[in-house]
Amino acid sequence: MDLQLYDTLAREKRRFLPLDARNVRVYVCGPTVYDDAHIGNARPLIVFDVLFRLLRHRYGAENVTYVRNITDVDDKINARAAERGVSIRALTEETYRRFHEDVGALGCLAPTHEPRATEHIAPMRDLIERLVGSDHAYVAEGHALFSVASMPNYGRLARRTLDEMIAGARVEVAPYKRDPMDFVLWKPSKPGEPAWPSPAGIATPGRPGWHIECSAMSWKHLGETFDIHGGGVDLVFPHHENEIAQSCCAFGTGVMANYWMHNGFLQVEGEKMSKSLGNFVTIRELLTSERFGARAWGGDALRLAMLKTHYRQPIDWTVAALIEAQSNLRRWRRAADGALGLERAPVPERFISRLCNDLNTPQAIATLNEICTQAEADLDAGARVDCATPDAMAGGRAAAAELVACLDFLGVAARESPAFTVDRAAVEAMLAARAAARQAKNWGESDRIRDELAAMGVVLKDSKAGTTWEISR
RNA sequence: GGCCACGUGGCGGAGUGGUUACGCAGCGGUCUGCAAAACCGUUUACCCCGGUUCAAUUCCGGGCGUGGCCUCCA
Repeated sequence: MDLQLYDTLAREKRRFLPLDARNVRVYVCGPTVYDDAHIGNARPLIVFDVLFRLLRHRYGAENVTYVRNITDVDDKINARAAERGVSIRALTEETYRRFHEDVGALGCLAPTHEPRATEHIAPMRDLIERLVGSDHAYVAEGHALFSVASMPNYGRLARRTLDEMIAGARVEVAPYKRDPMDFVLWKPSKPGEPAWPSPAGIATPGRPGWHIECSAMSWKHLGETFDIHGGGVDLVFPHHENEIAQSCCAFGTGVMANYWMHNGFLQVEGEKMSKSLGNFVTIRELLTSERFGARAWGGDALRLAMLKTHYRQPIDWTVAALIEAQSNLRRWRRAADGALGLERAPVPERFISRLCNDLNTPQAIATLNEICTQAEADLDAGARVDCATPDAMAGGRAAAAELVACLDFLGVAARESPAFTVDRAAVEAMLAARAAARQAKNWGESDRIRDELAAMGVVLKDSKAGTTWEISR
């Protein structure tokens, strides 16, 4: 079974072949740590986490290197720190800590490396020296600028020629630029701004431009050329286009990454997410506040809601979608209980093959549903007193074990982590009281107890085998 | 203005040149003191207009609509 991935550069699905199957290398653009990550930021985190899991499954966990950087030097960081009256370091450390909590709650595995921009200033300078030395860049008024005219292929990723870009350009052209599209590799720092000794003979201290950090960090951790580079579709231009320009020209290679993957954009309730519309929502707010849909959501529900849409499609982030994801989880977990006590089952190949088709998570989830239906039907048949069949029960349990394997693979826990606890003994006591009332056909008392439990968030399920309960929330 | 995506049943969302996606909701049934849950069954679709084709939701052209990028925003 081939792994097919859509490559933005080729504009088509291509069979994935790693440069080195013992070291498959992936780079994904991580957060700029000036504020909490919003739900739009969560999409690439989750999507590429699934890719990471799939690659580990195919090539072995120890043979995949996943790098997701932390950008901790940026003008937005400087501005925010000044605004809050805290040091830049304090701001980036605190934001990073919170980011880690958020991404963990979303069920994402830790990347192999999480390099920081400020710890890679030396390789950035090195790259800039090489670019200036080979006339792909020049120095002007304390800046180092990349010369787009020096690269014939510039614009290939975005499928845009320089002429087209300039035609529709709204860029403000700094007077020291040779070409309007030239972009900054290094810029001078004003007093109070983070500053490092400058490269390329520039006398004044300075700081890196936006794009150079990713070229430097991918180089240091993955090499001059690697397998997959990912990020949001809005990064195609200019960020990734410029990364390609910097890396390819600095190293004299024609390829920075063999496959370029981009996730689609996210809207909230049909509208662009923006602070002015008041629909801007962070991962943390979804997890802990009642801002969205008047309740807090589990990380699993957020993750599932994201994966129910193919990663390249636009996604509309709605309360209705979260409620539906929550129902799906409940159903799956109920069926997954049928696998209790069984050994781990391998992940079904038909499930994996869906993911191998360019990470088609909606199809994989459809397969998961089919497995769930089978488990439910067999377990139900096996449990019926009148037509109990050991074969059906065993089949149902095996299907439930497959279901658990699929859920594990997607990073969705097969059992709910107790968000809040109830007094189990009290619940059991009330259950016994209700059973006695029912025995005596005292329906009023029986229903009263059921309502009281419901108010506690405990839902009863009567069946021939007796009454079970679960936490609804 | 330039470039690029997307438009599927009540809703979400895959996919395909002729054959069931899947889920949620709804409806009918089994079960139940009632209800819930569970299980079984089941209705509704491919934005508009042309073209190619024996056949198009699927390919091509145009239109309309929504969104993205061109503004250091995933």
